Amino acid sequence: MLQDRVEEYLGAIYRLRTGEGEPLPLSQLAEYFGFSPVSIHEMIRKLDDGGWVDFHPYRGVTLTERGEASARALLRRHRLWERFLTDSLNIPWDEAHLIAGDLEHAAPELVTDRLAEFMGEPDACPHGGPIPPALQSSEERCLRSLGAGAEARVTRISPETPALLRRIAKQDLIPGRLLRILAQTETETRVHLQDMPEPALSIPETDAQAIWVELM
Amino acid sequence: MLQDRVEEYLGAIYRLRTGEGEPLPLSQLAEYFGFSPVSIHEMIRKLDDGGWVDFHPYRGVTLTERGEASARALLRRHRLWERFLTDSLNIPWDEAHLIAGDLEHAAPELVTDRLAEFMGEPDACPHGGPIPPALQSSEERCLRSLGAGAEARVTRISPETPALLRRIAKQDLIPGRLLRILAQTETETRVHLQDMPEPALSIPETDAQAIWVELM
DNA sequence: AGGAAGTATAAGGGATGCCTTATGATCTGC
DNA sequence: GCAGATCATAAGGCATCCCTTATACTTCCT
Ligand SMILES: [Mn+2]
Ligand SMILES: [Mn+2]
Ligand SMILES: [Mn+2]
Ligand SMILES: [Mn+2]
Repeated sequence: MLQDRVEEYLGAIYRLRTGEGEPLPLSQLAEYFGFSPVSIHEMIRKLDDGGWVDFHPYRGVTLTERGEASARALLRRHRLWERFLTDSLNIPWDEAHLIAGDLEHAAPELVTDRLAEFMGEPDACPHGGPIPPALQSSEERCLRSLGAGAEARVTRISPETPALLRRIAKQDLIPGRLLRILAQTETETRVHLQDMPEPALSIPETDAQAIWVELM
Repeated sequence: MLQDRVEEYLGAIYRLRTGEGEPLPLSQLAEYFGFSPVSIHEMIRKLDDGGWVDFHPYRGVTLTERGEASARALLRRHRLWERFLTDSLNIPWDEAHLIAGDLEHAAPELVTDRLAEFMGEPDACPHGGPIPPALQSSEERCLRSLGAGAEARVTRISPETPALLRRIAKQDLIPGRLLRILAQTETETRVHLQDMPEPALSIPETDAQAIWVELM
């Protein structure tokens, strides 16, 4: 879920659109990517099905709230990489833009957030584009704090203790996973992973304390 | 050419093999990746066709010189990223390993070489693995220095002047491109790009001076 | 030497993301 | 209001890289 190509399309829509929530004509995307209109259309339909965009026939696409958030996060990663490449590694800014276009997909938020910290929280890319703020964790809730029935998506694991990370990876509770809370007991949280055959997963209380999610 | 998956396989062969040029049994790769033996076999056949490995039926695979060089370069990028992630960004080493496993494919040699410089040319990754040296440019030749008929692959553009980079990108003379020298005149180098319909490309002498290649 | 285990290979399938060609639907300008 | 341009959509293809099933071949051990 949320492959590179999906991100790339969301990012392109974000950059190419004009103000005012006006739908972006697919022809613009075709020109930007150099793909055939049919391919663009096909992909946009997938994005619509996935809830990333709204497709308005004969008018264009708009980003949903979810798509908008992804695009903004992508742009943040892109611009932070650009800053780092130009400032710390002395890479020319046009090349930095191209390289950042790949790095933005390769590393998780954690890396670019640390990069931002490392560089003193810059607020613009080398080309002057503003760097969107890190996703405010106001909407982030601890897995442990949710009641039975709640549906949420894992956003991050914190603190990042290696042993904990390994335990969590083993249960495949990686960021992005959709889950539903089955029950909270004194010692554990029982969870169901979406699209998984297993009926439930038991997470010890101390681990659940370190899993952060976003309500759906 | 040289997609992520190809690199990943070459890297795995490099790491998993024991000493002495002993072929690595495909079963080891199947276990490492968790893929079916048939899938591994199919991929290995492609790598063999591409000249990256030699496949010895019922014995295993060995890396060709070309495959070995790619794997070594990949490992260098991997370990430099690991160093950077752990040392500069304080990311736990097990997570750094995973992230480096993606970053190693996303950024060109240029970035990791600069990273190495930035970190004072470390000689081991956080886990103690030695960092292979940068590809010695002894085999690198300037495009301008080649005679007509020579076949070569673009390795890098240096110096990295933005305007030059843009001009070169426009002619698609990016690193990795295979070309054949048609002629060298006082003012330009005429070149044919492999798999390109156009009969020839003319590169001004000053630009050709900045294009570095590896003879085929 | 024979048989079990391991390995190779053929055949067909699925997802993704690109392509072209072809047919309708809608919009827009005159 | 109609025509030509633009856009939507269906259908079929291709490359990549993964899958399973099934058959054939080799190796190795008893
Ligand atoms: Mn990108
Ligand atoms: Mn920028
Ligand atoms: Mn990798
Ligand atoms: Mn390491």
